[in-house]
Amino acid sequence: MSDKLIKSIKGINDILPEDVEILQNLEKVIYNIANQYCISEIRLPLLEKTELFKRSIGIGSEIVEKEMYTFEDNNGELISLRPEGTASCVRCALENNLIYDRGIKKKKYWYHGPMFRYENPQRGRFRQFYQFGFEYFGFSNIDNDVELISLCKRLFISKLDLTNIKLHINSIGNKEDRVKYAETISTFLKKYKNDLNQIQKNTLVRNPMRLLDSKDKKIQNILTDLPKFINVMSDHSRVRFESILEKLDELKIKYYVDNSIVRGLDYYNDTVFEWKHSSLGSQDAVCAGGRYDELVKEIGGVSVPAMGFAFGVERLLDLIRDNKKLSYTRPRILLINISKENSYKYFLKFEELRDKYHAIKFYNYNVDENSSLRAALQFGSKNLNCKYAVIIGDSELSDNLYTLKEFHAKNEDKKISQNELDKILKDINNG
RNA sequence: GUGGGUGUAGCUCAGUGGUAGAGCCCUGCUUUGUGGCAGCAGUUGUCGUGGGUUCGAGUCCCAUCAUCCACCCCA
Repeated sequence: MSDKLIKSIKGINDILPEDVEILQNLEKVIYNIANQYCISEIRLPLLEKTELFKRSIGIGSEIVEKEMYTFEDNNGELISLRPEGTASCVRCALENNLIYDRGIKKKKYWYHGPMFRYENPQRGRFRQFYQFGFEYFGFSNIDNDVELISLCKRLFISKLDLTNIKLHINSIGNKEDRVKYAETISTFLKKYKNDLNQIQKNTLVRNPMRLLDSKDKKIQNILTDLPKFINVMSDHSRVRFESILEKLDELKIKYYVDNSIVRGLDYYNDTVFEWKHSSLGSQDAVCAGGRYDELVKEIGGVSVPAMGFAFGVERLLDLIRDNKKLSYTRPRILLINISKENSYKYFLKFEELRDKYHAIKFYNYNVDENSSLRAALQFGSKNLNCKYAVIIGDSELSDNLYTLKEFHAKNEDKKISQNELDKILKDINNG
């Protein structure tokens, strides 16, 4: 490979046809589910004012501090490629009066598209990555927390057959609860100060809650004796959480109460959850979300309760690649033209087949001076793995017949009529 | 930002200081209107890049880049 070839940017990858087909099938599944729940798609810009993310994600967060692609527009304004979708969605909903107009409106939206974060790539983590997100506005009742989780279950388990995916759920209370619990953590860890490394000490000062999701076994061991958040938080948040768990039990949705789910973005409160899958390596969260009742006020000044989740497409793709229901479907019929005369006639016949059989993938192959029938058949058999080849040459055109070859079968080729061909194609088209 | 692994043919990789290799793939032929199986023939390389040690470096050393995995962070 020439060193003059310009390669793609680190962590920003191409998506090739076989994966694209799986993604298209995944998208169909999601469109259907969104329709079933009457959730409207919303299409959001990739660029926003940097200020939007500073205000929503939180100035102290790693994402805003180090990971945004930020630059000056030609007028000197700071703008950023979006690192996530929720902030844009809230901004759009407010700006277009979708969720508040002299009162709170109840709305459900979903969106999808690329997000950008300047991180070091590793498995399941890229600088440009794709998310599908769902956001509910105006709903404060726990039934809506449950509905979102139930929607996830339908998608991941019922539709995508991810039987090993696990729901981890937790509550992080309200803002005051978190301040109180942060103090509890700081006090508790005083006697273990020498067991923390420098990064952990910094985290302890900046955002003690984040130590709860540390992967460090030592910290995890120390924290087993830490008082549980549920015992510190306000009655309102505690009862709320317990009620959600009861509902999940009633709905037979399996969950793991997981105190390490604390979320990295500042805007969450009460319900937080992640769907994890053990086969994904270190980045095992396929989907994450929660309630963010304060965010809309933070961005637009009006208070609208809200919650949502997003899932990472690349991580989900890793899990569904082997799912036959979604996988790449190869062309079924290779159409070979070997006629030397009347070339438009073969073309019309092939187009007629497409008119009649919408569900079949037909691949046209013209045998000309640069190729041979041998090459055509080899291509159909090896590259495309077709079921049949339909061959039209001058003799077929004059007799008004088709030559049908069945790949991967021992029977000889047959010259067949239009009716006989229709019979075969109808079966394929319907099945 | 930090740490570790890996960079040799289109792909997967072997090659522990002495001529650059294998399997798969690809192309052609055996069959100019018949693929798969088989046989034959063929194409493909700045050994990631730059420097150093050596009579001699794909191999040892240094640097650098890329990539993968992990930390951090997060979908």
